[in-house]
Formats: sequence, C-alpha cells, structure tokens
Amino acid sequence: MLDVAEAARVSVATVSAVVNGTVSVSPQLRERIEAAIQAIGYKRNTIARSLKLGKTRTIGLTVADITNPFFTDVVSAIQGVLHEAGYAVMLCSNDEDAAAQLEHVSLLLDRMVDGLIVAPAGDEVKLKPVLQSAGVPIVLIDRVCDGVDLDAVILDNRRAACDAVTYLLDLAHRRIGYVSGPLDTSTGRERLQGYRDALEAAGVPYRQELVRFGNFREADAYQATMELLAFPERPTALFAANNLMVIGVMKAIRDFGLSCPDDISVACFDDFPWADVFQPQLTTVAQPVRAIGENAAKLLLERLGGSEAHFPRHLSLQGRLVIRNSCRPCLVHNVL
Amino acid sequence: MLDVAEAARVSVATVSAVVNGTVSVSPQLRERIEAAIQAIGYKRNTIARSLKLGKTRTIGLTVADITNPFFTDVVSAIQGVLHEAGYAVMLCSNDEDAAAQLEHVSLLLDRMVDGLIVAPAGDEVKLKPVLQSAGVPIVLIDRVCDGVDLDAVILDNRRAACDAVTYLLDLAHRRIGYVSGPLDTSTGRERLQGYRDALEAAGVPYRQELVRFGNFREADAYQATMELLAFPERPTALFAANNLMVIGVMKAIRDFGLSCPDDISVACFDDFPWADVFQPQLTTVAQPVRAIGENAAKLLLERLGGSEAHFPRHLSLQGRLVIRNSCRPCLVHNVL
DNA sequence: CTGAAAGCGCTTACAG
DNA sequence: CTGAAAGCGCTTACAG
Repeated sequence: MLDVAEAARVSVATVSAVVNGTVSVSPQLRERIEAAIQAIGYKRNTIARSLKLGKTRTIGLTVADITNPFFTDVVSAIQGVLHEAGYAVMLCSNDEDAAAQLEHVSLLLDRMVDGLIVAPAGDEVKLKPVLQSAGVPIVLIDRVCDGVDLDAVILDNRRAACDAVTYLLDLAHRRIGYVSGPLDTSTGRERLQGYRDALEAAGVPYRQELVRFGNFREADAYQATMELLAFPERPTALFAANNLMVIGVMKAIRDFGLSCPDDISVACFDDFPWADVFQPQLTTVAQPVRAIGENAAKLLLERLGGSEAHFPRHLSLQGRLVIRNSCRPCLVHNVL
Repeated sequence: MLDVAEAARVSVATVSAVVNGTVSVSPQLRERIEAAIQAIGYKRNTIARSLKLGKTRTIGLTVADITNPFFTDVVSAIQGVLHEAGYAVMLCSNDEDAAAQLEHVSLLLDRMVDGLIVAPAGDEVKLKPVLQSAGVPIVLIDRVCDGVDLDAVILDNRRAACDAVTYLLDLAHRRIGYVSGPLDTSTGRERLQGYRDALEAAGVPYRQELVRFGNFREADAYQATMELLAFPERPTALFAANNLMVIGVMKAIRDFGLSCPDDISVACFDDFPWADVFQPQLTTVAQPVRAIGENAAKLLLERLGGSEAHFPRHLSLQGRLVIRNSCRPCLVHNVL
C-alpha cells in the first residue's frame, strides 16, 4: 500500500480510502490510485487489516465427522451462506474424538475467528467452559450441551425417533432392538428417549437388553448388532441411531446369515440419496440438513451483526419419516 | 502481552521469549511470567504474529464438491496430517462451479494462507494464471491443469477406467454406454481415454453415441442415462464416471422399468462403504482416498519446509477394481 | 540473560 | 478532499 501511495503520489490514508470506499475521493485521484494499484498488482493484506480491526471475517466450524454425509450436507449449507456474506470458514473434523475437538476449538480461537459453529462431540463437561469463555458468538448445531446457554439449531430428535419406532410398533413389532448413539451427546440421549416414548405409548415395556450403545460409527454398530442378534429371542426389528451405524447393522445382519426385510426389519436415522435405488430400500427419518446449516449460519451472522440483546435462541426442526421397504409387518407372535 | 509484561515487571520481549521458547530465560523470571500469563488468562494473538512473521500457519483447501464422499475422505485425510503439523485448514467447496472456485482461491489468498491444495473444478484456462501467480506452494489433487507445473497427486485414471471397461468386455459386453464427466477436467478426459483404450484393445469400435457427458453430478447422469437407454440398440452395460453419477444411472434404470443386473450391467468409478450390503452390490473402481489426501498434505508440508529446489512432483496412484454383483455376462449376441 | 525500539501493513480520528 | 501520525499485538536484531 505504501508502494501504491508513492506511485500515485498520495498518502496511504488516501489509498486506504479508495480501496475501502470509506471516504469519497476526487475522481482524478481515485483514477490515479486505481491505476497505480493495477500497475503494481497490489492486494490488500487482510492480516494487517484484521489486526487493526479486530475482525478476521472468518468463522470456525467444528463437526464430529466430516466423513458423515449428514455433517457434510450441513457444512455445505453453512458454507453457502457464510461465503455469500463474505466470510471464510475454517473447518475441523475430529472423528468423534472429544479431546481432539477441544484442541480444535483452541486452534480456531487462536486464529481469532469472529464466530464459531460447533457440533459437540461428547464429553460436554470439558467443552462447556471452553465455549463459555470463548468471547465470540457461538451457535451449536445438531447436538447441544446441557446447561450451556448458546444459540442452537437442532432436530427434534425425541419426536423423530418416536415416530420411527411407532411405525415399527404399528407393524406389530414388539422386540425392537435399538443401536443407540453415546449418551454423552444430546442426540444420543434424545433419540433414546424417543424410542422409550414410543414403547411407552404402545404399552410395550422397555427392556434394556434390547439397547446397545456405540459412538455413531459403523464398527460399534456392527458389534452391537451382533450381540442383539445373538439373543435367544432375537429382535424382529432394529432401529439404528444414525446413517453410519445402519451400515454396521446391515453388515451384521448379512454376516449373521439373515436378510432384511425378510428376516428382520430395519429403520434408521438420516436419509441417503441412494436409498431409493438399492435393496432393501431403507426406511429412514430424513433430517432437513440444508435448513439446519442455513439457519445456523444465519443465527451466527445476526450475532455478528450485533444482536447481543436477545436470549439464546433454540431452533428445533422436525424430521420426516420416509417409508420404504426395509420394514415388514411382524408375523411372529411376540411373547414378552 | 503488554499486560503480562507489566504484571511480571519485565519487557514484552521477555514475555515473547518465554511464550515461544526462543531464548532461554532464567527460571525465576520464567516462573513469574508464566504465573502472570495464568493470572491474566493471556492468549497470544496469532493475527499479530502472522503479520510480523508473514506466515499464518493455515492452508487453503478448495474442492469441487464437499458433498461428494470421495472429496470428503480426501479432505479428512488432509486435515489429519495438516492438524498434526500445527496447521489449520480453510475449506471451500464450489459445487463444481469453476467461477466460484476462482473467487474462493482469491478469498484464500487474501487471507494469506501459507499454501494451497486444490482440486480444479473445470475451466482451467482461467484457473491457471491465478494459480501460477499465487506466490505460495500449491499442490493439485484428483484433477490437474494441463500445462501448469505444480505438485500433484492423482489417480491413474486412464488405467483404472480401462481396467473396469475391460472387465465389462471380458463379460462379453460390446455395447457399453459411458456416462462421462466433463472434458474440461483432467479426470473427465483421462477416464474417457481409458474407456477408449479398453475398447481398442478388444477390437471394439468406439461409438460416440454411446458416450454422454455430464458434470459429475447425479442429475446430469440421470438425463444422460435416459438418453442412452432410449436407443433402439440399448447398451447392455453402463459405466459411470463417478460415485454421484452412478446414483443417477441407477435411478434412470429404475424409471425406465429396467433392473440391474438382470437387464443391464453397471460399474462405476469410486467405491462406497455400503456397497457390500445393498443390492445390487456395485462393481466399482476404488480409489486410495486416504493415500491421496495424505500424500498431498505431505508434499505441501515439504514445500512449506522449503524444498523449492525440486521440480514439480506428480504422484500417480493406482485404483483397484472391486468386483461385486452388478455386472453379468452378456447373453445377447451383439451385432455392431 | 534482559530491555528499548523498530517495524509488519493496515485503519482512523484529527488537522488542515 | 487529503495528509501526518498513532496504534493494533507481536517479533527480533541490537545493545547492555
């Protein structure tokens, strides 16, 4: 910028003025300066600008697993609106590792991001204080931390899980195994609660041996399903807590020599773009992924725009049960 | 830092020395300073540091489509090694929109990233000069730009496509439709060449009416497949240029009232974690996704470490044909 | 081993 | 409308 100023024989203040359009500059000067900028190939140093302004125009985003299509879609939506608004996004994925997430939040905060969007990866106890003392606006997505009053946009997990399990119950299933997520995530807790709600509404007793926990990933789900299938009174239907887990469920069913939906019904959380064309066509609860991302980004943008006044806002979106052919009416008479 | 210096009654230079461990400081002083840091809750301002040092310790990453599991896996691998090395990554996805990618590269460069990893999204003509004048190390992944001499790690697309099509030919297929990617990407060009290589080696003439182009996304592939299936002499097998396109292919087959593999065989580029458990089980060419990402990150790290001397290095990895059950021997006698 | 001071490249009151 | 100057928070020779 100094070079430009010299070339155009003006002060740096004037160059800054035309670059930012903050103050009106006489046409001749503006032209001279713009010519100099072209000639020199000047590009504003955003780092210096950030230092002076105390704003970086970049926001940090940390999700549990970038490999999970759910997060991928949410991230894509977030990026869309943030880029539109002139923000860059720094992304960190932690493979469902809470300790790694903690480091990532520090890394992001170190780099002076203007705001944070985070999908907590378990271990809320440690995460909470870090988020609370971050000093920048934060919005939580997908998962919330109990007792942390931050903006959040999530799914109505309890209701959605309840809908899916109710559907299974309506098909006369009574022994419904649940391959659950971990209870140190709000999604894990709420979806389990939805499962229980559905059973209770149908007057079916909750049996904890039908519930197995895992960390929302395929390997755990495989193991959990193998255990469930080994019961003398095998479940007639299985509900999986997310998109990754259902793959593990299906692999276990196959390796157990069973077939879905002939021998066992399966439903799960999270939809797939290919669910319509491969057999069995999975019955899923579809999340409004783009809406989650877009709303989160917008909430953050509002905070960044300075709406400090409001209370934390929680947006709870509804899932949608997409019925395909992976569930059949239960024919065996269940003695509970 | 000034506050810390005052509290510890030393100069900022000394504080800086203990924070960075650059110069040895007497134990008592170090202790006093560390106490002050704790007390004040001081955190180094990375922006100021970056300005002074001319390095941001963050690298820019721009891929064509973060929604595509292939890129997602590559990104995940890249992040792993980069985080390990203390770098943050700024990610931009452009939905296969070359103009958007151009903007993203500017946004990244503006923010003074130390290096760039890019998967070019078509329109190389415009991208080339931008990359060449970037002034930071760059490594290309998945796709290269002709005539730009940059580090790159890619797949041997030609060979992999040839292998897959050869497999189809070995099953006696002669009318093999190809749902291709765009020719303004190197992957598009090379995979098509591989298709042609296979035909030529088998002595089967190349018929351009059997090839349809799309932009590596589902919708285009659907349209392309509908056209292919409408031929009086319908193809007996279809090869899709990537993971997104094969979904469109399968939807078109279904909507056409056909079934795979009974009526038509299908193979594609890119593997799926669920390919083993849903019918038809797709025959695919699996890419070493993690290796691509890891190698790209390592190449970049080397450049960042100052190995300017070498020529551009091109790493070409091999794909692997995974044979499942979506392809059957061709029974109809083909008259070409 | 420790401190005073310059400078990284910007922005922004404050004068004129 | 334009310029001189201070300051954002660091790092790093250079003295002592």
